[in-house]
Amino acid sequence: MNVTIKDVAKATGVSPSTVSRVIADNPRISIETKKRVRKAMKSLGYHPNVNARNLVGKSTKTIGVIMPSSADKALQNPFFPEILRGISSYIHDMQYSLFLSTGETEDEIFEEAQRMVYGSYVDGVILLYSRANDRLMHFLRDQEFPFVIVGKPYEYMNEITYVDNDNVAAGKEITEHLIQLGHEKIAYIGGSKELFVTSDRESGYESAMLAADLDAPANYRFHAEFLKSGGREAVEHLFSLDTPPTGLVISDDLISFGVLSMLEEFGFSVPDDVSLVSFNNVYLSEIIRPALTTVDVKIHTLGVQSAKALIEKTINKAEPAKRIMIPHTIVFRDSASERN
Amino acid sequence: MNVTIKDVAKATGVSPSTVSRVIADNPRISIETKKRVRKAMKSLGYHPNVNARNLVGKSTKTIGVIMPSSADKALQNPFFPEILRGISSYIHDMQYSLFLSTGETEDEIFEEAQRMVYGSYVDGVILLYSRANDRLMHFLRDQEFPFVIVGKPYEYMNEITYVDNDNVAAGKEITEHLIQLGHEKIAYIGGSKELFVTSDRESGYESAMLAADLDAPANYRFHAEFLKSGGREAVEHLFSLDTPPTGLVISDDLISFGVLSMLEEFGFSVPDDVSLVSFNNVYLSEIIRPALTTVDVKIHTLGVQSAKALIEKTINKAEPAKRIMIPHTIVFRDSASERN
DNA sequence: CTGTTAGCGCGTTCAA
DNA sequence: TTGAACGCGCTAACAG
Repeated sequence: MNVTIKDVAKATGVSPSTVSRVIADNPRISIETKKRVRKAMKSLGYHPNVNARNLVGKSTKTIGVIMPSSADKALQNPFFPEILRGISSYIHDMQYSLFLSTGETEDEIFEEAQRMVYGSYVDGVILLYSRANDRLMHFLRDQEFPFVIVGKPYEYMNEITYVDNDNVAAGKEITEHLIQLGHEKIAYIGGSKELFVTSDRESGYESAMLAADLDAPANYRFHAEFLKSGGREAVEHLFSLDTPPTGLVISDDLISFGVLSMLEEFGFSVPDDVSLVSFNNVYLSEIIRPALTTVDVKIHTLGVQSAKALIEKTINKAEPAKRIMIPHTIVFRDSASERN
Repeated sequence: MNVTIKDVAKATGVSPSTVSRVIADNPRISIETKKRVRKAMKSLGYHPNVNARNLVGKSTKTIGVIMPSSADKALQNPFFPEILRGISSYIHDMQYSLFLSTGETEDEIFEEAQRMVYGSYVDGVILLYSRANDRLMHFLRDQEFPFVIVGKPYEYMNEITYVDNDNVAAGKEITEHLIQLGHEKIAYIGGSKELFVTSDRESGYESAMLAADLDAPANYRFHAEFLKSGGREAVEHLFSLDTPPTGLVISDDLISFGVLSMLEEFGFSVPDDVSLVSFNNVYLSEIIRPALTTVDVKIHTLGVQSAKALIEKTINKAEPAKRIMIPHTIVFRDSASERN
């Protein structure tokens, strides 16, 4: 019922293999026949069957994207749609396709990834997270299956290709900004401690504080597990301290939204009473009031580069592991100002 | 290099076809051999090859999801990640996989969808948009390829399965809420006029106004093409009118964010000076201040149901076209209050 | 430059 | 209850 190379062959009076060669644009086929075959393909409405092609070939020309296990929570962070966009755009340019994980629990995702690998669904995989001691990562590594991590791997840093920002530097710079603005009491609010981003950014904060001879005590560090409630808890904790902070370094714009809203509820005004800076430069961070001063980690670029690195790797298995650092910038808006 | 049924067959001393039958759990295979085969599969680490399977069988057990053409813009709306989540969750339960469109322009997407269909990448397709006179929709229909639309189709309503809310009713109810609060000057801000959602919700607004004997003049209707700038323009327009509105019905939470931020810039306080209600109940709408009074369209359910309807259709091509309406609710928060 | 043959891994007859 | 043989649509030798 579907048009196959055989049909095209018959219609053109050539053999199927010739048609196949035309598809591959094999230089050893005369321009003449190429034209004829192509015409027939068009008029018959021929389209290659991927499954047949994948079966014989070694490439599926599709890559799998694995979302973090708490997909429900994660997808709510504009970071993911945005990085997906970046991946998509590169992948599309390269004529590749995109296979998305659908599982929610770690187990589900692991099984899915296994299928992707063993079932030859995809040529390679992008991990949109980096967890300590990740089963999936080990599996991929054991199988020597091409993969790329967005973020910093916990192990085997030298043999895994990953795409990341210099989060320590970024954390330092953004904290320094607050310091330059005259703030001395600066607290850090991070997401899950399990994540490298969180701790890297915190390290940056720490070293900036240290360098400026400022205190960064333990009760000035708060880790919010959940974006929404995290904002409330952080504010409750920090602003019931004897000396509450006047500046806040927050590891994720989304958490900032929560904090902002709590701050307002508590009657604090941003940036007049407290200044706030964060990370990611998500779409909404310029819409919200006050617009966020935040480090732009170039999410889209992160996506493009991870896709690029992965595809290179699937094409050339010998491609060495690389660490790809995406330079960040700071975008100054209205959430941070001179200390009063 | 990969374990195939042949290997399993050899290891068990049966024929490949027997192994195949075991995989399909064919009842005509003795429990004995089933056990043996399964054991061998496990110990050898057998995993079926999808491509081979798809090639022979008629089902790929994967469904394609087509994002709107302005994917860049669209993905920014939390609506999409959220509906993807819904689709994923159902699809995963059914052991299906998810193929995502990567194109950005209409042409790119059309070609991609064509490949999906002709190349037998997927069993069916979910369209995450509904545009008038959509080429892709016509194509799918001509090919009699299973597809489902999220939203209301412009044509062939009776032969296309779609999943939607009763947006007219929702628009009416939410407008009535504002009216009950004492508002009489109520404006409508919608997204692209091309979209049915926009006009349906506007119709609802209109009929509520009419029923209450209130005016809904043309200059009280504003259509914002782009989420961000749209907010600014809408506010500029509406609040430079001789009699500016005190109530706003906005067709999308994301637009509301923009409007909110402009309103603040203009010195209007919400809900004291102007009340605002909108649609979707996106994650952030309860985080932002003021928290939005908005109609919850059950995005996740929209996703689940569209996946469900599609899979049913791919399994049974004779499945009749259905219109699946997802009931909405209104969640009352802080963006609307009694008129002062 | 092109045709023939074989085989990718699997499901499905048809026999036994 | 099981095996043998065929074919899905395509690519990749090997001939010529």
